[in-house]
Amino acid sequence: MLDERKKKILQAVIDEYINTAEPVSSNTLVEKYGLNYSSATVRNELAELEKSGYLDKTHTSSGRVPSEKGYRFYVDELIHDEDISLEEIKYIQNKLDEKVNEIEDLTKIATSTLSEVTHYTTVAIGPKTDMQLIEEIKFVLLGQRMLMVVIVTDTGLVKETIIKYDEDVTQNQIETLNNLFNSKLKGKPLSKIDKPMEEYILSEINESIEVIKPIIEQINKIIEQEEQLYLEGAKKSFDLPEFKSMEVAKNFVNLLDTKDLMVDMLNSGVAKDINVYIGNENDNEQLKDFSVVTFKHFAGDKEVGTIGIIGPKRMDYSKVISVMKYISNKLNKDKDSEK
Amino acid sequence: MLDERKKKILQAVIDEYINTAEPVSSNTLVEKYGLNYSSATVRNELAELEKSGYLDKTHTSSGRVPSEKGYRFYVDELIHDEDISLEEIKYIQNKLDEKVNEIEDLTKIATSTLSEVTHYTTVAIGPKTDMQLIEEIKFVLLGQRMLMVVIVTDTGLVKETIIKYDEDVTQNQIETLNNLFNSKLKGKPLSKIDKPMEEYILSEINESIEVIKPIIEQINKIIEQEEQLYLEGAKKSFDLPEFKSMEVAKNFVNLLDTKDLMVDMLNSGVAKDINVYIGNENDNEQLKDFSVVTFKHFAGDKEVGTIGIIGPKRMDYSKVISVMKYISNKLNKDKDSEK
DNA sequence: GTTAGCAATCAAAAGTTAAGAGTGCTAAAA
DNA sequence: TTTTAGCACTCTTAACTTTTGATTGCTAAC
Repeated sequence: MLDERKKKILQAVIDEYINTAEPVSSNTLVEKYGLNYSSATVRNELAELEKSGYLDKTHTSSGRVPSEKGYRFYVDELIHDEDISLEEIKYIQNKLDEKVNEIEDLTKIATSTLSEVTHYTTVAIGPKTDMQLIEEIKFVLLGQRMLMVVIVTDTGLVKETIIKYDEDVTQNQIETLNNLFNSKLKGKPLSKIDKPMEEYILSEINESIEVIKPIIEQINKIIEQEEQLYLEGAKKSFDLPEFKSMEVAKNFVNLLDTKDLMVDMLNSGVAKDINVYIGNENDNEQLKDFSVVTFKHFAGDKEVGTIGIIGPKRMDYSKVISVMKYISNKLNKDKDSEK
Repeated sequence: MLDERKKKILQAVIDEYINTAEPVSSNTLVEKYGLNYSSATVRNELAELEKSGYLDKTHTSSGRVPSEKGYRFYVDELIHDEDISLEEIKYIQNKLDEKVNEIEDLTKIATSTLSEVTHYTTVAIGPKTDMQLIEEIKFVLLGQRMLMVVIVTDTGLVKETIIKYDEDVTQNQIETLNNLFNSKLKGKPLSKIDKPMEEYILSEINESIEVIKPIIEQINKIIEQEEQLYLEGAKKSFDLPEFKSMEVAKNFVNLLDTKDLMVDMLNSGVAKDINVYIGNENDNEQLKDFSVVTFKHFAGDKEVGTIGIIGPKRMDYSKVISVMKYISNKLNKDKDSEK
């Protein structure tokens, strides 16, 4: 294990590198971080830290740069918790206390707040719809030929869609639909509206196929479309020094644009934790030059969203994790106390 | 005015520059564009075109580059219409023929199709809500404490929102709300739900303020939130040679992120036309290095959306305008025939 | 165990040169 | 009068060289 002095030096190197994005020299460490040793001594220590794999060099005579092992150690052992100011807390509180009628809006607000406070790019997805139970399906007639279907789930998620018909729809038909769908689907998971169920409903009912078919189609569309991705603060990343190469910038934009990748990334986290993936720790090859930090938020014991930060490996983990912890707690606590 | 030969040469220069993004030399013109003159003759013509302001040079001994005046002349006089292939037509038809229940989805589809076919970045906004007339307001009870408000306008726009209460809402109250809001607001423009109207409604009704207040708040939110901006194909622009400088790329990202600017840009167009703004022709200073092409689409005689392309001044105007014309016609025709 | 001192290394900036693409102009040809 | 060959001149770009300065690793002394 690393002795205290090595830890202190490692921490200083990483802190400095996170700040400046420049390789850190022994001199800088002595001057800026008040180490009571000469640069030569520090150099010896740096050489050993490099040998044990916590640091790297960009070339023989350059300063030191943290390795992924270094970042990992930093995140696990060295991080200064509670790196969040009073103003930031106030700001977050203010944002999250806004009256919100739909959970999805809460996820959205949390996502943008997180980006604003950390200055990194954030992504989020809503709850996985297929896990949720149908609490109510409601059919509403709008005008003569427009039907709105509203589905409410047990977590309070509300999804709606509209269907237009070429012929008038009667109030009677609406009643029939309400009864049929509710009696068959209430309490079932959203994913239940699958092929067998579809056929069953079609066989069960007297209404003409032309009325029912588009309804089931649209409902399926809602369920499939589940993975709505929220993205916030993408442009902030362009100001980071690692993005001065067009190469990296383009790569990043492509990443964000690859929905599947983002969704996988968000889904890979463990439920009750803040998950940190540094560079190659990410499942996906394409994320090897980035770090990702994610968490899931809950309503009671149901997941209602996953929010993540994607940024350079040289991320301000301390701030990111502190802010995330705070937001995470606040989201979960508020939800709990509402019950 | 320009004689035929000058026109031909100007067109060749611009075509070539649009293709290559490199200054065009007299030699290239002779070789690639089958002009029956020597490069020296062409050089003389180029010099005159430059003197009249249609062309520029990047330095004394460089090839020629179109000026904004050159592009303008090109767009007004030289463009080869119908620059759209059969496959593209098929592709567009296919996309636009998808069954769509909401106008906004149509705008979305048209926006992404436009971006796919032209390979430029497209932006769009939906209809201006305040112009639209309220056809119906419907209140729907979801569960015991959740109220959904649905507003349908004369153009078929459907907006809905959800309000949660701390106490149960009765079916009776729903009826009252339905009656009140419909009798007061049906046929009125959406923007009518303003302060005086709000007070009037509050005074008119026996229901407690706690029930009505949030409803009006939410409805106002819907109306204000009107300007939902759709953005498609932003990353495509990053492959253009003019974006190899991080400077320009960052600038572009910032532009796209400035919603007001985008909205103004889209709104500035003339209703029934395809509008082309080249560089400094744009109202906004920040767009001076870009060209913008927009059009509005209609349902009957009501605007239901504005779609625009934003790209380099060296834009393939010919293709862009052809594709836009096609999509525009198709959107408007389809809507008309539906009636 | 610590540190001063110094050669060695290497990136980045500045400077130099050479190559080549393109123009404008002149004078001859059509 | 119009067109064109020819050529000097201009200026960018790429390649190569030099200089500068930051930083290290190592040695020997403290």
